[in-house]
Amino acid sequence: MLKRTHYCGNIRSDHVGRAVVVCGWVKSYRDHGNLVFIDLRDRQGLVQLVFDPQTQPEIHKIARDIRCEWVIAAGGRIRRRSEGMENPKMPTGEIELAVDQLEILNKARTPPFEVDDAESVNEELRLTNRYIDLRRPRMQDIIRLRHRTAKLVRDYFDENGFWEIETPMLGKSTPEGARDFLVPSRLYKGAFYALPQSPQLFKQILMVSGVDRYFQIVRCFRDEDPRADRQAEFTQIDVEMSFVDSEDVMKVNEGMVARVFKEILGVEVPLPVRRMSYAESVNDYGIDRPDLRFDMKLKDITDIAAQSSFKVFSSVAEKGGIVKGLCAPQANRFSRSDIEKGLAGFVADYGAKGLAWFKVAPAEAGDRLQLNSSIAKFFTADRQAQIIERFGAKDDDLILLVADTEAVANKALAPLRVKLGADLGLYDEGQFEFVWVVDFPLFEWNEDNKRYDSLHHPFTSPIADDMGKLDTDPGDILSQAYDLVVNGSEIGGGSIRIHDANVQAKVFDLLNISRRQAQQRFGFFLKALEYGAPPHGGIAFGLDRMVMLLVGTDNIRDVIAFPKTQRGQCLLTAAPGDVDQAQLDELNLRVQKHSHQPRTGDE
RNA sequence: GGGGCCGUAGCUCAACUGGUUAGAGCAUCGGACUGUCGAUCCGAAGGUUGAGGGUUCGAGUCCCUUCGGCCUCGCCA
Repeated sequence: MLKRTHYCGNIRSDHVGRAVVVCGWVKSYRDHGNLVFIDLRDRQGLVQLVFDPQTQPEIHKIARDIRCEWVIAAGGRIRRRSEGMENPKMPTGEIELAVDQLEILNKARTPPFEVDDAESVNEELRLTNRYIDLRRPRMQDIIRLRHRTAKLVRDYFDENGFWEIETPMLGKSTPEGARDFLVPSRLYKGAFYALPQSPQLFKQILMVSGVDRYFQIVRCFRDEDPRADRQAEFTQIDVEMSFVDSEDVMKVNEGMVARVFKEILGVEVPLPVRRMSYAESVNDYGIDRPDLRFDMKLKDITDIAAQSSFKVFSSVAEKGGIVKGLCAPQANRFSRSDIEKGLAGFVADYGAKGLAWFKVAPAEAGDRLQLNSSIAKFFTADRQAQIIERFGAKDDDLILLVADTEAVANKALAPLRVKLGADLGLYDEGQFEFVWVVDFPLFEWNEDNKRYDSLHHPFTSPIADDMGKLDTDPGDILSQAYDLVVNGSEIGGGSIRIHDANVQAKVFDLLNISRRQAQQRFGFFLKALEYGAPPHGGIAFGLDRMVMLLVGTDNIRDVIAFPKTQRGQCLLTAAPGDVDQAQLDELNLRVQKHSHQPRTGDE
C-alpha cells in the first residue's frame, strides 16, 4: 500500500518538485479523453491530480474508471500549474499532483446524495447516511472546531489547577427535575440505575472530598422532548470550586469563555463581563436571558393605560395585570394584516390573547407625533404623548402592546422582541453580547402544587443577608446563582451551593420534600455535608450550545457527530430497537406494549 | 399531550380548477472530446407519487387512517 506523506489540503507551492503520496476520497473527476483530472478530498481539503496518457499510459487507463467517493492513494511529483491554469478558488489551486503511482484502496457505491449538495438535502437523509454527510468540509470544520474548543477548555482549566474527574454514568434516580433515562439492573431485580442529568451531587461530594477544583466534559441525559437547540443526550462543561464566592466562580469561567472566543473566532470578550440582575432583565427584556445585541427594551405603560377609555387595558389594569410592550424602530412597513395576523398569531402561541398596536406618525398640525391605530381614539392626545415619551418613539416606529398578567405579557413579549430584532436587522451577524444574570430569586411559587420550586436547583445557596428569610419570607430570598447569557442564549449557569446540612434541610422543607423523602433521595449527600463540607460553588456550560454559537448554526444536530431526531431516534443505527426475550428475562422485565417499530436505517 | 409545515425518479424540485403515457436539472450508465476545475457535447436508463383505505367514469391532486422528518407550545430542578 502506498503510504501517505501529506494531506491533500495542506499542499502548497512550497511543495513544488517534491514527491508526495496523498490518500482520500474522489470529489470529482474530469475525463477529457486525453488528460484525466481528479480532485481528491481529505479532511484538510482538496488537491488536483493529473493523469497523463503520454507519460503514464497504464495509470491513465485505470484512472478513467475511477468514480466519485472511491478511496484512492496517489503518488507523484507536485508541480506548479502552468500560466492561466491556476484556480484561485482553491487553496491548492497553484499546484497539482502529476500522478505516477496509483492505488485504488476501495470502490464506493454511488452515494445517496451528492456530497457537494448536502446543504440542500433533506436532513433525514443526511442523518441516515451520516458518514457521507460528515465528509463535507463544512461538517468537518465543525467537528474540528468542537475538538479545538474542548481542548482549549481542558487546557484552560488544567492551567488553573482544575482536575478532570469522571463521575458515574450509572447513577441513582432523583425524581426532581427532568425525566430520567433508566437502566435496569440485572443483579438487583426490579431496581434501576438512572443516567445522569448532570453530575451535580458527585461534584459537590468531590468538594467535600477535598479536590478543591474539579471540571469535566461530560455527557448528560434528560428524557424530555428535543428542540432545535436541545438533545436528550448532550454535553456539559461541568465545573466546581471550593472556598469561593460567586465572583470567584464567574471570574474563572468568564476567563474560559473569553479564551475560547478569542482562540476560535478571534473575538475579544471584554472582561469582566457585565452583570445584570434578574429583576432588571425580566423588567427590560421579559426574560432571564436577555439578547443585548439590540436595545428595544420593554416598557410598562400600565399607569397610562389604566386611565384610558380602552376597556381591554383598563380592566386588565384593574385586575392587577399589566400593559407592557415595545417600540419597533422603523417598523411602519408592517401592514395591518402583518400585525394582526402575523405578529398577533406569534404572541398567541405564548398565551397572549391579543396584540395592540400603534403606528407613530406626525400629527397633521404642527410637528408633534401622534399614534395611529384603530384603538388610538381611546387615548387622548396627552396620553398618546405620554406613551410616545415612555417608549422614546420616533416617526415611523411601531408600538406593540400586550395586556395580560405580568407573566403572560413577558412570556409573549420576550420572543416577540427577539423575532423583531432579527426581522428588522437590529444587530450584525458575528456580534456577541455577553452578560451574567445574577440575583435570581431562590424560589418561585408553584400555584398548582401550592409549594415553592427551586428556580435553579435545590442545592443553591441563598445570599447571606437573606438566610433569615428562610423561616419568614421564602419568596423574597435572593440566591447566589448566576447564568452566563450570550445573544439571548443561556450557555452556562451555576451557583454557590448550600454547604450547611441544616440550611439544606430547611430548603427541602420549603420545596415540600419531606425529611423521609430527602433521606431516601439525597441521604448520602446530606450525610456528606455533615462531615466537613467546604463552602463551594460551580457552574455548568452547554458545550453543544457554545459550539452552535461559535459556528453560527441554530441546529444542534449540526454540532453533534451522531445526533438523534426529534423523536429520539438515531437514523443511522435505528436506535432504540428491540431486544431479545432472553435479555428481557435476564433483567426480569416484561414489555407491556410495543409502539410501532422504529425504522431500520436505510433500505 | 396540543398546534403548524412537509413527504412525487438516487438528490433538488415541477405537474393550472381532479383529466392523455407524471416532467426538468443534477447524479447514474454508455459514447465523444488535447489543460479541466460545477468541464463540455451526444445518447440511455431511471417512478407502487411515504403506506393503507375511501369518494369518483377518472386521484400525485379531494376525504379518512397511519408512518416518518422539521418547527413550535407544554415539558426541559
